[in-house]
Amino acid sequence: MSYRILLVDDEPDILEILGYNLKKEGYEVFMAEDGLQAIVQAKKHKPHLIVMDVMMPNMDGIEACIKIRETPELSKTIITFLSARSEDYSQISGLNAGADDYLTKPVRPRVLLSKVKSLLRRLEDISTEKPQVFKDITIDPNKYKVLKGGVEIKFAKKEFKLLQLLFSNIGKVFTRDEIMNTIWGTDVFVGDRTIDVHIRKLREKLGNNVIETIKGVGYRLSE
Amino acid sequence: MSYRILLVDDEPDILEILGYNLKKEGYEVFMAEDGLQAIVQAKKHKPHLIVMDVMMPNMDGIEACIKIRETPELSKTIITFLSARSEDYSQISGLNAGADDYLTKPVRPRVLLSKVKSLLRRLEDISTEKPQVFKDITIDPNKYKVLKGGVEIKFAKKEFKLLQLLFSNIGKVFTRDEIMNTIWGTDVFVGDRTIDVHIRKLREKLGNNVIETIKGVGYRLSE
DNA sequence: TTAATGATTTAACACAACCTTAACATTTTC
DNA sequence: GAAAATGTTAAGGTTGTGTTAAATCATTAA
Repeated sequence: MSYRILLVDDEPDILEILGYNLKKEGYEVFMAEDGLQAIVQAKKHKPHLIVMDVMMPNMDGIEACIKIRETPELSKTIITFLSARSEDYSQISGLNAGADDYLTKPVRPRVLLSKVKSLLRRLEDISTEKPQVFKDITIDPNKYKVLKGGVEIKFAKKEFKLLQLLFSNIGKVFTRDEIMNTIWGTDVFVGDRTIDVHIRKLREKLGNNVIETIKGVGYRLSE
Repeated sequence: MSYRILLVDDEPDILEILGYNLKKEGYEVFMAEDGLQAIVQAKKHKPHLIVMDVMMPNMDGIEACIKIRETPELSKTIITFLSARSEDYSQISGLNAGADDYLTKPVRPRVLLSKVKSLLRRLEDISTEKPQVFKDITIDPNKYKVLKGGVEIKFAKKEFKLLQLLFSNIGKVFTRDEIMNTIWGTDVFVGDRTIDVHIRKLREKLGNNVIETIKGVGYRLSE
């Protein structure tokens, strides 16, 4: 599979030049001309890497970056800013906004390529949350994917998180409190039955012999 | 409970960027700008993890690390160094000083986060209760699991607690009072036969040669 | 924007496991 | 052999979980 890269800049010339070079290297390239488009494209294509200008009409790069960072499914996306050499300010606030790196304009295609390469290598290192296997079930946190007997089963966000928690320590009993704190956080109040309902959903999809109830204690993957 | 992290670096910008990212992930972050401050902050907040630059004014990271390691109450604290890429020397001597890991500067927030996560996971593993073994019986508090001859036997909550108590000190006689206080607490009143009934359940499941009655005193695991 | 779809939470009730008790039996101690 | 301590059994009562449907909330598409 090739990596997906989203280029964001308000100058079509730059998009074209950089895009051409990235495509030539085998990357899948998407483009956007402002922050708003960037967000739409990001959600649509789930790029591994976003290279984004800071100064843009409609919505600047910083703001777009913050919005993107708020999207859970894009949390692993690497964001790199392009900024004019002198705008040191933007570098700092860009990093504050959750960017991983920045490049100074004007960008040499050759420089961009080597940067892109090293950033994507980093992604490989980080996405080291290895797929977990239990019985005939495989859960891959990176791809947000669950296979049972080789067949993909779809899970909603909360369901997936819950499943991920149970898989994070196979066999361990997770108390309702632990589950609560992990999935909902400490300052959210949801009723007691909510957890059961989610457990039920998981059982519905995975079968009844996977998640075991320990009454008065919690739940675990049953070996 | 969230983890506490102490960041130590003499560059406020770095503190700010890394601190921001760690806080965003839900960690409690403290900061210090040199080794002396680091020691003060460490003693004050008992962080789970310290991320510390090597080169600093007043007292460098190596020395601070040694001092911290000498403090008994901080013995479990994980210490990670930050060092410029080329300073191989400091990496070696840092690890000699009792550091657990190191990162090379410049540090990408994303890299730090994944590192922090994996280091703290190490902490969790240490703190988990280890399975106890007696005769052909294994009890694993974490998984809430009891094996006899390799076969799992299920226990209800109170039963499990009682068994856990007996296993907590194999061979020791536990008086009815001790059992009462441990399983039911001091402000709950249950009849005298209740304990017997629970002991009976355990014997039913584990066989009669495991739990011994010392009449007038209590119960124990019999060798 | 609104509509429509899907995800999440709530509420009400059903159900089963668990715990405790009480009554009586058995064993141990003196 | 009587008293004291513990063992046994089965019957409620209690509690925690399962289930369902409907209500709310969030997201996507139109």
